[in-house]
Amino acid sequence: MPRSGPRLSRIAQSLGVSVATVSNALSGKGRVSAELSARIKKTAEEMGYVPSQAGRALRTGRTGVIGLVLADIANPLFPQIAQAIEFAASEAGYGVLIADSRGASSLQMEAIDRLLERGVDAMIVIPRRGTRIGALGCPVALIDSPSTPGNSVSADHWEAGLAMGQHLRELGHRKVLLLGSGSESNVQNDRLGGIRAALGKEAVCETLWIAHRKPRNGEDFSLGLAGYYARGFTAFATTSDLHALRALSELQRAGISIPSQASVTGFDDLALAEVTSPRLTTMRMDMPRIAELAVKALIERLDLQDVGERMPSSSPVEAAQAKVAMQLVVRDSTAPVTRSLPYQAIQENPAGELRP
Amino acid sequence: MPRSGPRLSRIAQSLGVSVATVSNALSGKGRVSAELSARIKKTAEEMGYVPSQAGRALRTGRTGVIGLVLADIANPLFPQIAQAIEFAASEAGYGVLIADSRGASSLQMEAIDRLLERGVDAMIVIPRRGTRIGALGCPVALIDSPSTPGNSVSADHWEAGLAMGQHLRELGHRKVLLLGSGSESNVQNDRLGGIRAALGKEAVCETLWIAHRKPRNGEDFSLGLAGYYARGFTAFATTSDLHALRALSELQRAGISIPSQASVTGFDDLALAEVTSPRLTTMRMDMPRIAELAVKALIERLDLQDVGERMPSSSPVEAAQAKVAMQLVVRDSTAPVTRSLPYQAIQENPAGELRP
DNA sequence: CTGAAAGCGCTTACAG
DNA sequence: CTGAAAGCGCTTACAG
Repeated sequence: MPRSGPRLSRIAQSLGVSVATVSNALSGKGRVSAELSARIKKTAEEMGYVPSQAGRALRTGRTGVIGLVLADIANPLFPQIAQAIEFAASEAGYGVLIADSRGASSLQMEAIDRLLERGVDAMIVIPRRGTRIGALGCPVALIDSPSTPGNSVSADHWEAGLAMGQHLRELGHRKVLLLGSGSESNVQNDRLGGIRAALGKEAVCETLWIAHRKPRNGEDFSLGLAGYYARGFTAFATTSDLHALRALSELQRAGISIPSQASVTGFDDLALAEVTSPRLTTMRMDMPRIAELAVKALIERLDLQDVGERMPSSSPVEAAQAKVAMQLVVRDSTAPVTRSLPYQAIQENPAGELRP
Repeated sequence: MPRSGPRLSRIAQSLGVSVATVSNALSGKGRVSAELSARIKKTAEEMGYVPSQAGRALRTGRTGVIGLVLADIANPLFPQIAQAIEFAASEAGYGVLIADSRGASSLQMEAIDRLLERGVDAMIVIPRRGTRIGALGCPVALIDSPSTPGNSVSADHWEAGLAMGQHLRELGHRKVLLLGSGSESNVQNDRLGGIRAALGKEAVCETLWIAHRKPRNGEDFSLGLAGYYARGFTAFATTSDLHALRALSELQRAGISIPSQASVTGFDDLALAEVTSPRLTTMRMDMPRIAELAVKALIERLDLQDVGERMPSSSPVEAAQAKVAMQLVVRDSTAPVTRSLPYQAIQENPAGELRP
């Protein structure tokens, strides 16, 4: 038998009272005289009483655990997310069980099932791109882009893109290359769409999708950014600090000085953004706030279930939607445009990138 | 009442057998005729039966959950670790509950307690630097440096340092600057110690500890690496890819070409290592293997407890110790020394950096 | 091969 | 204000 401290019965016995009374005293729901209650609490404390979650769960039907499912834990943003959620959940008295769906959508469903089998009360899912999460039989909060149907909480990526675009615009950039890893991602589309919108019609934007495939050693993995620079692009705006690093590094190596000759921007404020020379101008999500909102929404839903009769269904769509602002972090990788460019009246109208 | 599928009793009832029989059939422990067993399994499947972990936990005293406590989830290596552990654990039928101790040692103990209260069967802790984990009342596997007392599983950081040092040595580097974030970390000391040992007596090594404090905007956060280069250092070996990035970036910006003029190496093979130009030569841990060993050790211990009488105590020290080799990933940031340096017979003997 | 019964630790009506 | 009792869903000896 593993470590199991004293149970309710032991402490009841040692005080000559009933377990019901001990339970009532400890849960502080009144019904027990102040004097006895104090005595019980003291003894429980002394005996190092720790309630059995199993017993409680069996009785109440609640495990006090929230599941966190991630499309891919290896996501560099994951630490921030997990930390924020773990914090918010434990503040609220909940534990966090993780499940990683390592890419594939089928695995995502498996991950969800695993969590469900463990009896999580609710879950937070950060879905794989383009995946749709239906009703799951427990409250679900989706953290994704506001453009994702069923999204519950998220940073406002479009708004953030707008701010980033405006920053670039104010610096005089009129020809910017947009870099992202794929157009299936709502998050990325929103970010880029916002940037493009803020830059306005007088600006020329091109989008370069960077494949995720890792190049072999020796193989050329250049993005040809120097060529874009030569064509007059003065800013390279990306959907992630990782891409920004790639751009920054490639440009620098090609002898283009950042930020005096070209500006580079990222997203997410990863640790690396503070460590490059120059440090990256980026956009930070308020993850703690997002996590707090997601957890709060879930718990409210749970409490509702307690009181009311059966909810019609716990599809994520019904969850309260909330958007959290992102914060522009201006560091050293952006600067005013120095070279004077001929104004190029190029009409650009990228397909399907309008805000939903 | 939240989502609760059919219980054992429902399926027993619908088949006109006892719950005991259903339980026996489903757990596959024999005792039930093949024919009935098959019928039961089929019905359970059809009815979408999912066993209640709470009931099982209450009865067996096991939750089937392993706790994962991290010194700081925001650690860039965390994704790899968490992913590997989640995978190993779920393969073994266990769930993973996370707890973050956000730095402070006191919070580390709190995080552990939180997990204990949730009734985890065992835990894996990646301790904060210089922290010591005592007996906890449940099996514990420590993942740290082998130099840490009580360590259970880890990469062999010294060995890895040796390999990295040898790589540099073979390239002709005899004057290398070592960069790490602090000497309290056994992991870092091991890595650097190994590098130094491989470089041997003829090499000159200096160590530069990089404070973790973040510089304000505008503030100079240069490490003065160009100065070291000027003094004849040809290689910059760091304890982490993040530091390597910082070195690479600073050197490049100072106009020093990598790898033709100086080599830079990292550790951990973070995502960023593949994205810089040149890409970083680094050292990869076999996290899946480490996770697998840690989980396996824990489960063996748990099974032992099942059979044998009370274990004397579950201090981590008793856990099987295992070292996992790291793998050198040679990419483009290292190259043979080109400038010819006068041989400098400088005696170096840094204090307290010997292998324990 | 199958089933009746006990019990894991808790909480919650319900009496007293 | 306090306690006896039921029951959450499971598994495991123990009978039959």
